[in-house]
Amino acid sequence: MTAQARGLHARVLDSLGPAITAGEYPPGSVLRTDELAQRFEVSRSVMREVVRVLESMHLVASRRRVGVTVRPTEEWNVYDPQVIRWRLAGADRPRQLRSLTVLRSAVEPVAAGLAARHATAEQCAALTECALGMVATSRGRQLEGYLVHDIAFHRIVLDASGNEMFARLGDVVAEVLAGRTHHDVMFEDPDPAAVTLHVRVAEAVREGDAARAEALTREIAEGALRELDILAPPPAPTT
Amino acid sequence: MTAQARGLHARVLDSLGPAITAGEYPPGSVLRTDELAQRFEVSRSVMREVVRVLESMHLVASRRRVGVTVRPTEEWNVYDPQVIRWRLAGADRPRQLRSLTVLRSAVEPVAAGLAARHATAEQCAALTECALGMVATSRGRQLEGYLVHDIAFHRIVLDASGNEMFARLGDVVAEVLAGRTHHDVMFEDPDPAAVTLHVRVAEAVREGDAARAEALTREIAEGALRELDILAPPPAPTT
DNA sequence: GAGCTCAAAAAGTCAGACTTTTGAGTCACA
DNA sequence: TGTGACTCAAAAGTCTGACTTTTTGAGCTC
Repeated sequence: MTAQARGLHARVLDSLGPAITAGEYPPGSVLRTDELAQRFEVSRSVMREVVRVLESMHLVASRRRVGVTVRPTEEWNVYDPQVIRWRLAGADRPRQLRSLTVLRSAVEPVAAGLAARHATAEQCAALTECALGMVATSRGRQLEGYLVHDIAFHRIVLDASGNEMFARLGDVVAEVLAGRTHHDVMFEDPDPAAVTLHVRVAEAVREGDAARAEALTREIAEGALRELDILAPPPAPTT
Repeated sequence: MTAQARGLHARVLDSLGPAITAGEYPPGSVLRTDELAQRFEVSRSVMREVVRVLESMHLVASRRRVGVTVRPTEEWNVYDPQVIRWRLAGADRPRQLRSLTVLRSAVEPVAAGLAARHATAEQCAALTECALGMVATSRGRQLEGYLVHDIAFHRIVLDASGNEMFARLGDVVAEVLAGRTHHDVMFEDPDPAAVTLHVRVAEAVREGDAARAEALTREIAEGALRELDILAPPPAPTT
């Protein structure tokens, strides 16, 4: 489904990027532009542009006489949507999902609180509609329909918060939710408690009750974390 | 101070990037690669690489026969450290600082809670040291020294949380804190209450008291937001 | 063994030719 | 008058080859 003929640049990038984030070229590895150009059968111009983009993502560093070095993971621009997608498609997907879910658990409650203060009438209406849509699709294995409403719901909350940084996390949340539905265990209908919580968040936002919207969203987030703990156990305790 | 001779690519990027984020070329504007190459007196190869990087930041979109179009603000990769820096250097710096501070207020408390659970002995020690450093420099106009410890403190908390996404916000927090000290009103010594809170957070983390670490950090964040409300009033209320 | 020189390696830059896509104008036909 | 097909040119995309610059490491001297 991912477009096949978007130009050489994009194709090479979509091949090399995931390879790097997947650890196929571990940090410290040295690549050479010319060699890569040969391997991918493109001209040096194209390969140079690819390397420049990877460099801007802090995945690699390019130095004269040395080559293109893969940077340590801690330096990657892990907020780059492209990097997020590459990593979610790769092997350490579970760890990635956990990081992102924890991030959600921090951000979304605060965003919901702000949304309660700032949401427009249209946003409140859309939110309620999403919540109802979730209720309607919460039984009978209508997972795809549920997912659509779930994503829309969280996106609206983030948008309505009025904070640009929150709003831009909409795509990330969408990826996480979609990932949960599609890849991880999801043979049963969504947790009824979660559905109810969404309805109540929509209510709280509509009524402008920031504290309640925040608290309820925190419950949703905690539920998501618990769910994750069951599916993919957290990293081994240090003790 | 920002390196002067890093190659043409970086120089052009650092000239064109800020121009775009500053709104000098408003969204919808159309640029042409060749024209830009002429204007900046570089070859098309260099300009193409620059455009590719801007494209990867979602600042522009490049289409055949049309040219390079500046994208609407909502689509920019506002988490890209480079974009953050460009915008903080520009005119809408105040709005930017507010967005980032709100983000901090959501993320840091949760990070502190996790840090209380996961911090190593070394991290606890370093945290305490930073807190003491803050106390020591909190009086007598030692703003620069205070800033160093403040940045280090928050960075350690984010790192110690064990969450990669949180850890990568260290640079953002550093920018925000530095910005506050350097550009905004800061003729007086730091708020003693804030200093005390930092010391207590270090304590809570050391003792593994997640709830307290989170609550105290929330107080710090609220203080920062209040401070911002005084310096730069929030956007006009919709009512 | 410390310091110096130098050559090679790899990225960086440039210039020019060619290809591909696509928006817009044009013209014939209904 | 409107509509559809056709043409053309503009701009990005791609390739190639030559040249420049920086950097490192090997070899040499003292």
